[in-house]
Amino acid sequence: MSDNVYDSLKERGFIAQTSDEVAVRKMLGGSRVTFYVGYDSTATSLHAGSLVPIMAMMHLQRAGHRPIAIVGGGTTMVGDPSGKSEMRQMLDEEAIRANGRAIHAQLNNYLHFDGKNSLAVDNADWLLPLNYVGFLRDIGKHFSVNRMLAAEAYKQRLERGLSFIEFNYQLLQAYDYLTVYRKYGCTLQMGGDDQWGNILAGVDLIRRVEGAKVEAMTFPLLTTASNDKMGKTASGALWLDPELVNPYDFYQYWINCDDRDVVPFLKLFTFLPMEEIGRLGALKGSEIRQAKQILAFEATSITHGENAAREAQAAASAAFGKEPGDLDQTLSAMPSSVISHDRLASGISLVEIFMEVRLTASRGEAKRLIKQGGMYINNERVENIEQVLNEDDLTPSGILLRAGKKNYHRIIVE
RNA sequence: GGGCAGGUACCAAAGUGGACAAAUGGGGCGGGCUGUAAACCCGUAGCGGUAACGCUUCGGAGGUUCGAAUCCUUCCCUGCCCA
Repeated sequence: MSDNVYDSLKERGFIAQTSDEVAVRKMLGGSRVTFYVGYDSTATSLHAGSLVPIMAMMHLQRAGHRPIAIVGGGTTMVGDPSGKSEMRQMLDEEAIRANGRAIHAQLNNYLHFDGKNSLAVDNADWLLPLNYVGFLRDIGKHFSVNRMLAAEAYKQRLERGLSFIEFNYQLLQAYDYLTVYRKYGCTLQMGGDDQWGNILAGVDLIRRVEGAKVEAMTFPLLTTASNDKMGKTASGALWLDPELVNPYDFYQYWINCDDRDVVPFLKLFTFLPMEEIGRLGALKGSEIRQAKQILAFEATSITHGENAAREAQAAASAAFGKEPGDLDQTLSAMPSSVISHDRLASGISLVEIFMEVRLTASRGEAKRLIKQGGMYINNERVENIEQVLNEDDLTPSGILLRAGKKNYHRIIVE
């Protein structure tokens, strides 16, 4: 067993491509390396897709290297066409800035920026003030359009259309690398594999401008065993912000993963030692559920903290386990709504309440749910479309609504 | 700027005056089987209504017509070819 983080990252499946494997490995096995990963400010929260780079940064940080997270306040103004089928909607500057702040705060939970051993910077600081003609002369001249057009990342876009603004994205990202190289001595950029071209552009730029050799590393773009993009939930992306995806649902995402994804996920999204992962990976049949529970607990714990993870686990086992324990205690993590006692006493139509708590999107959907036998109150199937929720349904732990096999919502009556 | 082809529901893609709330596939959702898995089977499909039925959809705005996703005008957007 080697104690080089590079080996560990490789073993865990973090590495798709490197600019120079021998050099990168040597570098990471030596003294402190300053490295960076860029994050787009396209939304108010990061999602599961960003978890791979975050975990990789944490591994490197634990190994004594210095992370820089670049929040893309500048690059997001332009929009990266790499691997995308069409141009993303342009965001205004204010939204980008707000997103950047939110993402910065979120990353801080994992990386604990102190401005010294762990840095967060916004590329708006150096990108927005750029002078167009000066930039073209100093930086633009180093880029070959012929080469850019040949790049895999643009292939799809050359068929479907690529605007000039997006075509510039690569130059900006390359310039980011140059900037953090100059300012902080950053010598390694990492990112998703779709970033390979952009990252290499930076490596080249630094070589041409500074005559220095810096490195690049990419992470595989994850798809699940069933070939979906990783991190998709019923209601959209698996956001890391607990306001957007509460810890219970976050936990459920991991529990519900495909059997075949358990080991890769354990390697990428937990810090469990490889021996432990090997043991969990050897489980068969229904025992795999244990591995999923551990995966879900560990992953939830890293993002939302151990307490939230424990609560989510308790709520899940109360809802799905054989012997429900003290419901009141264990259900506390489950998504819930409060209604008044008076309102309950006068009766609430099921269609209405299911819609209200967003277990269904419309009244029609709620009716269909009943007709198809997918609506449950306190785990009893609803048979009659006219059934009404009233005091008879109230249990000591409230009222448990359920849509389909596993979408729960708890009503608390006050 | 010129020529051509297009813009249909979550996505892809039919439809080109009434039978269109709109085929088909994927995805979604529900049920069954199971292990809160996969695969498979069955069902479902805008919104409101138990239903009959009503209301709002086919890039935007106008118009023709008893009647338009389908025809006309205009605007916006995209691709290809030419400049």
